Amino acid sequence: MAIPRILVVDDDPDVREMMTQFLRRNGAAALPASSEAEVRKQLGGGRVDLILLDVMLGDENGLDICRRLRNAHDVPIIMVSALSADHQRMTGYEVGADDYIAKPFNPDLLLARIKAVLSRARRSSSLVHRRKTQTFRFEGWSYDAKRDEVMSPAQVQVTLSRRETALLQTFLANPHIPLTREEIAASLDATGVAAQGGDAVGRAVDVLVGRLRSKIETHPKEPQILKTERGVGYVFAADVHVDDI
Amino acid sequence: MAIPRILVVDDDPDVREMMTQFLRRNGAAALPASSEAEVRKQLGGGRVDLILLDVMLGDENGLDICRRLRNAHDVPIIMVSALSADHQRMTGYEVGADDYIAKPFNPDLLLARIKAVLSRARRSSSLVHRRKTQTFRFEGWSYDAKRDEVMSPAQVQVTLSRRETALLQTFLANPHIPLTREEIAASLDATGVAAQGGDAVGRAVDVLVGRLRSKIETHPKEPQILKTERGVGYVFAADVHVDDI
DNA sequence: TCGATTTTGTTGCATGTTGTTACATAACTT
DNA sequence: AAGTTATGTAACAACATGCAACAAAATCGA
Repeated sequence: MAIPRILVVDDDPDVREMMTQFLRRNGAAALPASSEAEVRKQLGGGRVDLILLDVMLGDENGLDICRRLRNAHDVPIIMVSALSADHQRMTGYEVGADDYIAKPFNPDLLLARIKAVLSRARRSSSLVHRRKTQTFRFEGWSYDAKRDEVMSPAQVQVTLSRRETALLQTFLANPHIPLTREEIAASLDATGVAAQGGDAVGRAVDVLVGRLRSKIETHPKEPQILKTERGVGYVFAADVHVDDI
Repeated sequence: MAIPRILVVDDDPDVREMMTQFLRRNGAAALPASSEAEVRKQLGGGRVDLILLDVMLGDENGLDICRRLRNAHDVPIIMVSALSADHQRMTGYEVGADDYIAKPFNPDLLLARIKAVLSRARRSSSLVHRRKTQTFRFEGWSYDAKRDEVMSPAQVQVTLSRRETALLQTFLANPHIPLTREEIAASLDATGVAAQGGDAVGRAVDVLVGRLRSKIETHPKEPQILKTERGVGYVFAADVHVDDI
């Protein structure tokens, strides 16, 4: 992608100006907007790659706007808010935002998030970025994302089922971060929609993790890579190195 | 992340003490510091997950410190100040702080901000996460924080349960400091939420300490490492050396 | 298309973990 | 010394997880 076009939506002119300037200094084409009407005008008039949407928009409600925009467009949206409470986060997510960031934020962090969301949007659907060849290495193992092949430390090829591969990809994308069963299930279902309500997920993830362990752990009974986080979920506990050719 | 290590930087000893206590009660390993020099010493000496930095540091200027720290480290920083004017906020933000909170603050709000910043920092590191191999040694024992393995003085591996591991980590982060049952319980609960009012904690901690003793004390009946502080709680009475590779 | 094969989810049971309770013992107070 | 309080710990119950065996679903090959 050449230059990303980013719509900055905030009703405070100072904030709008500052963020616009900042984004322009960092190589984006930033377009200011202060209301839903302006946003729709921009969306109708040309390409928009990303929307930075403030939650508090004077009399308008950013969350509602986000929801409405999502009904008609699938442009990526990052919600910006001064409130960092967790339920707020959740509300932002349920509303269809791709990410959520609290004000005031670290500029580099914002850039990182923007890049992440943009590159995610460009990917077809898989979690794994498909360039020419991308190889993930961990604990002597390697996973070639292009060929979809897993090689053991002894350079023996191991065949994973589709679901097992998806699980491995999920963990490779989130090393050292404990993932709940719900998060894992959501990540595996291409829809990305988490199963709603309580413990509806069942034990499928547990069994799947067990199966992956039996294939990539030297001693499946004492896992070194795919560790259990009791009461939480599972963690990929190995460092991941990415060869991006 | 097991227990967040938070550096409390304030030149007022009372404030420092109060905040340190508060954070410890809520499950963090809080380390007090009163000057930039001390901060740098701590940053050089071990893992620090977050810095709570007061803007007014006597003759030193918190904003400058923040800026300088950010040039060399990417540790998350939350600025604390008695001035809540907006331009101050912005200054803090431009300086590279991840968040900004005005004194006097609501304790729960501070906790919420800390959690938000920590989880953001964890998520954003994703693919390039680099965890140093950190090994703690005490009385011939060693605990490898990365592999989560405990080795006895005779180099025999000892398996601790999840809760026992968390307890050991709590003590390793606070050697020679007597911890109350409430502090320990709070530290163990991943939520970081302190137990409600009074003595609601029950005897769970006692039993847990007993179990850990049975595994890492040569003579569990006469503990040399995990000593009881009658009427108070428990102390980790051994010196801890950290190999930070 | 049909049956064979592979993959995936479900269930039940074994095992391990954790908090509670009850009681014994130790430590303090008077 | 006797009473009081705090702590140690065994036994138990509740719960989470691992996993084998089975069932359902998807995929494949003719």
